[in-house]
Amino acid sequence: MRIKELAQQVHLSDTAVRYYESSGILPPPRRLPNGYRDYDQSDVARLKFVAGARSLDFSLDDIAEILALRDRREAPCRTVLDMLAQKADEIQERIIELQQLEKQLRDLYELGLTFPTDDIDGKNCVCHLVSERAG
Amino acid sequence: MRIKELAQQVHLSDTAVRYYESSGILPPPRRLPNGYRDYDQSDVARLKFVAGARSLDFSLDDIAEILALRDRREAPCRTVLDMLAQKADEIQERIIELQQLEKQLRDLYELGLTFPTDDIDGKNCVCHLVSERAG
DNA sequence: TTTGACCTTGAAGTGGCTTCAAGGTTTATA
DNA sequence: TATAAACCTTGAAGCCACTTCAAGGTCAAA
Repeated sequence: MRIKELAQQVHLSDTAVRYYESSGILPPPRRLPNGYRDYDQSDVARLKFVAGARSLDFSLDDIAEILALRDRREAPCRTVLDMLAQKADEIQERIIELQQLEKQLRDLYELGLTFPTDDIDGKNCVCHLVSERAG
Repeated sequence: MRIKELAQQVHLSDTAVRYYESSGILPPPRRLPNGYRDYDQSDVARLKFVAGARSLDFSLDDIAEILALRDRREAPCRTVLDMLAQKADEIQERIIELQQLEKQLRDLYELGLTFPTDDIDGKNCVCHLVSERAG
């Protein structure tokens, strides 16, 4: 199959597939006589793993590491399992950060509501509250 | 004052300050006879606002828009207030996305624990679960 | 005098792509 | 048969907010 059909099977763009090839995640495929890329089912399987891992927010470096294990005929399952747990922890921390940020924004908004809105950077302007955050 | 002192007052790197100048957020400052940048209190105030807004996750484009209002002697307070609310909403949505992602990762981890870890990409490997996400 | 801390500029790197430019190929339609 | 539409190719540049690197110049203290 050609690149667009491959890409559609995993809901990616064809440019993304070419990008994965250029960055070494996918091996260079066979070519048709006219020079077009020609993929088979093993390419679909590999790309499905890449797409699944990307949708779980794994970096291409992480994914390359896992695929390298597989290419060396070593089972990457334990590694993948560990990465899932670690990524979940990272995301949990990120959520906490964002929750704090959201609260700061809402608090600032509430406080800003009590201030005039026609003050060009006086002490009673929400802009001043923003500036104050920088110490 | 020179660039490092300015940067330290708002807890930024001096390279970030130069970057803000090159991207038009900060005006080119006076220079000392030796060519070093020379800043004053109005530069501190402007950069404090930039740093405060960045710490609230506003883009440099957003900040440039606000500063442009101020430079035209229009009060940006109402605009800033609206942006605070909109940014809080965006972050709220992002939190929800990340919470869903974290749950998917934890669920996948739990399911993967019940599978063997020495299977090179068979149907009972956590890698296969990852692949399946891509349809 | 030499070390070290500071300053300058321009270019390249980061991640994961997308978009653009400038073509070549194939298929469907008029 | 002409031509348009849909596909394919490559390489380079753009996105964001910086950081890092390279290759220097300046200045104060020891």
